Amino acid sequence: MWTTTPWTLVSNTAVAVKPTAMYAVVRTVDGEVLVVAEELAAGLFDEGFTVLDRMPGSALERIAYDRPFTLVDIPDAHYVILADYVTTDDGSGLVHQAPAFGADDLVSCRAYGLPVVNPVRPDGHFDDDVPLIGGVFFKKADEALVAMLDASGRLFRHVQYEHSYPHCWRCHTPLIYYAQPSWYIRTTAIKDDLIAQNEATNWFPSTIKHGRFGDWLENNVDWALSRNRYWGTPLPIWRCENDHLVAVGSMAELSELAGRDVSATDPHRPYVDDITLPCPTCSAVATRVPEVIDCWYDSGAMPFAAVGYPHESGDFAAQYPADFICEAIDQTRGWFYTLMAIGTLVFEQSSYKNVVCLGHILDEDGRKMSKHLGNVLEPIGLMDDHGADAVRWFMLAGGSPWQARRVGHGAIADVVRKTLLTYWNTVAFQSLYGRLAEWDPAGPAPAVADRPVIDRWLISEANRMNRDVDSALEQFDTQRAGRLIATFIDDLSNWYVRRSRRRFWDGDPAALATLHEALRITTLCMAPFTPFITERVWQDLFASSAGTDSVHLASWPQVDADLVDESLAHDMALVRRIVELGRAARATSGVRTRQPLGRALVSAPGWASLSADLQQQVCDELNLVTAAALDTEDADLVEVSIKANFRALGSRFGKQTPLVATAIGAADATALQSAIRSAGAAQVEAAELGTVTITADDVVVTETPREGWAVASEGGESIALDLLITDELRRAGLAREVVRAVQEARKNAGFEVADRIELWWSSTDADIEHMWAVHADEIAAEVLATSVTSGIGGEVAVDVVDVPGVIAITRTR
RNA sequence: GGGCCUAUAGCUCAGCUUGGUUAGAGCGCUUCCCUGAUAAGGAAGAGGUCGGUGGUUCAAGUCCACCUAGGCCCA
Repeated sequence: MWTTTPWTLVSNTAVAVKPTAMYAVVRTVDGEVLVVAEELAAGLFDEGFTVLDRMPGSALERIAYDRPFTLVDIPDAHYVILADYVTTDDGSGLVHQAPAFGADDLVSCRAYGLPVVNPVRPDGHFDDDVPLIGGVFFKKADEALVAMLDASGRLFRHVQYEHSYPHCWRCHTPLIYYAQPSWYIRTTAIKDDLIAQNEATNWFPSTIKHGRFGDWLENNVDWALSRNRYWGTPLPIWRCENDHLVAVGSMAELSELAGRDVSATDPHRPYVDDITLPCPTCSAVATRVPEVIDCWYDSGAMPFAAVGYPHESGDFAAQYPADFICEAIDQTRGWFYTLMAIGTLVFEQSSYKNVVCLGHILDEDGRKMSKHLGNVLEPIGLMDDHGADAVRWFMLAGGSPWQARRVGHGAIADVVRKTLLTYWNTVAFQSLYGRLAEWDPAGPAPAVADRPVIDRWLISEANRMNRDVDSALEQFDTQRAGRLIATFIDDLSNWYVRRSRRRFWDGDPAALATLHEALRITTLCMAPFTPFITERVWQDLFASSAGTDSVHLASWPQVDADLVDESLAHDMALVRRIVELGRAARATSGVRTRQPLGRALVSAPGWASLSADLQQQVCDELNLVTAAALDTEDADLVEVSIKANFRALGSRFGKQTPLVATAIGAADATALQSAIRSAGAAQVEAAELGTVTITADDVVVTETPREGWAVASEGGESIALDLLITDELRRAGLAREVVRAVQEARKNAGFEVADRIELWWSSTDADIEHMWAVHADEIAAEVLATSVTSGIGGEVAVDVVDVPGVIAITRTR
């Protein structure tokens, strides 16, 4: 037999073999006769051997043998036993059994009624009366024992073998598996109840329920409750010399049993151990057993122990069981289990309904954080650098809560800039223009239905976001909720505010009311994620009108389903896709957005039915005079391309899909398109499949103008910009140049956004004079000029590269 | 040794439940545009064997099996 722990050979009690494996009696080249598992013989006796006999392991049962050492007395032992866990992958197929030092050994030896003899003291040293190694630390005894084995001729081979061995995580002392009597809770008796409780529990992620945690319950073993320590909750069991036991339930009961008032005694060691009582059964003196209770029991008792139940009940009944518990995945066999086990034992109900099981955070290289490696990121330091809300938002929304995640400064700084700061700046914007307009959030506002389309869109989006965040949080999915909020903030800032700025400059109550409401919903939805920022925003913007001092005292926002307009959402999405294409076309054409263009042609399903307001959004954003539908123009100007829509075709044609797709690609696109448009369907010749009927759903059509346009298209939608710049358009472009330059000068001069100015201009260029004649009023309105004067004047010079002449402004006092 | 999870761009992560032909976002990088809230915003570009192998399927990042690597718990 072989072992990696020679010190346990002193306690050798039996040898285990695998009953179903074949064993061989062999003679080695040295003439020695040995028994080993047959399939391992070749590896052990590489110099050759002769098989004298062979038999299954089961035939070896109860055969006696001489043990390696006779240093301690082990009666009625030392024969071969059968154990299924023995393998013939490694070693000799003969497994040394020392039941005091291994759980498997203990189980198999107990099955044969073998004694459990332990010559090692609790301090890890051999008993003093053991010959040769008496008083030696267990791990230090190996050397002497191996030498003694060698001397006695019983050592077959001694080799270096690398294997893992448990050590104390703090002082690195080798640890010992050590059998000792313990107190147990018979949790196996409530195994079915535990499984039933688990069935009634929601796990996030769901795989844990029947995976890691379910497996653990299925393989439940009794809870080893006692610990041989000093600190801890003393096990409240008293025992007399006749082994009668009494379990004590309270200090009052203990006083009664002891015959004196001990209620003032500290119920911990050493004081509680001074209390003795006459045994209720035999009247002999009973003393407390020395063990304390596993501290994990205390953790599982938290739900009732924390409120002093049953001595004081408080509102315990109302708060049990808890709605949810949130801990990291390593607590599966820890707190999750103790809470469920004790709850089920005591109240026949687990102490929680939902579990959010977090993954661990890792360092930036994906390693787990540990003091040992020095890669620990201090949470307080992260909060000092980025803010507590940033750290919190990142944890909740920056990835799956239940997945291990890398954490670093960069990732957290990112969410601040991207989402939190954008939110904050939008709030600042609303605050600024609300103040300038002396707008009162409690005052009357136009009904939502009477507001411009973009306002109705924003209110609809806010309610959609609210609705979807609500449903994500119902599923404990903070990541999805966070993404929905972040997307909405982006839409809010970079579409609604961007497109609506002018209305805020004018103090439009509809715009102010709309943004106020959108921010109110956002702030409420974000409050659980970023409690500090939202609280500040709430107090600044909402507390006075909402009648609630704190966002955390406000009710969760209720979705107004009547304000959700899915078709408007769909239409606005189309508008934004067309705008994106238009920007791309602008960029490739080299004509800057400041230069107005006369017209664009748009080809996209649904464009023609968009409201004029929405089409105007595209014109405004892209600085166009008009945007018309392409298919109203001369068909000869249009290039048509058609691609197969595999998703639609696949469900119809299955295996033949590629044939149809090829046929569509080969067909005359213009003819196919006009046939589908006029008749709703068209025919293509698909090889051996013959004639196949195709409808609009089966294809993706892209139409683009042929010549003289800047074009961008994607996914069947396209926009073409007419690049012809008339003198009129050119002068409009120059006016925009002037506006931009004046704004920049205002900003550089430190003027406030609401400051009024006086403007002077002078130029000898006829074209520029013409431009001023046509656009002066428009420029004045844009730059808040109370007067536009032709001539030299003004304090702050404005430099405009493309506009010859002199421009200057002065702040109005 | 067992159970469960994870692997997608240089980095951090979506997408996988319900398979569809140009695989997305942000950060970083290059070029350009815009700017009257914004440490902002927009466009174009470079950057991907979707860990590997095999299978199912007309079609696989997505479904299945196995393997490799990492993580957690247990032995």
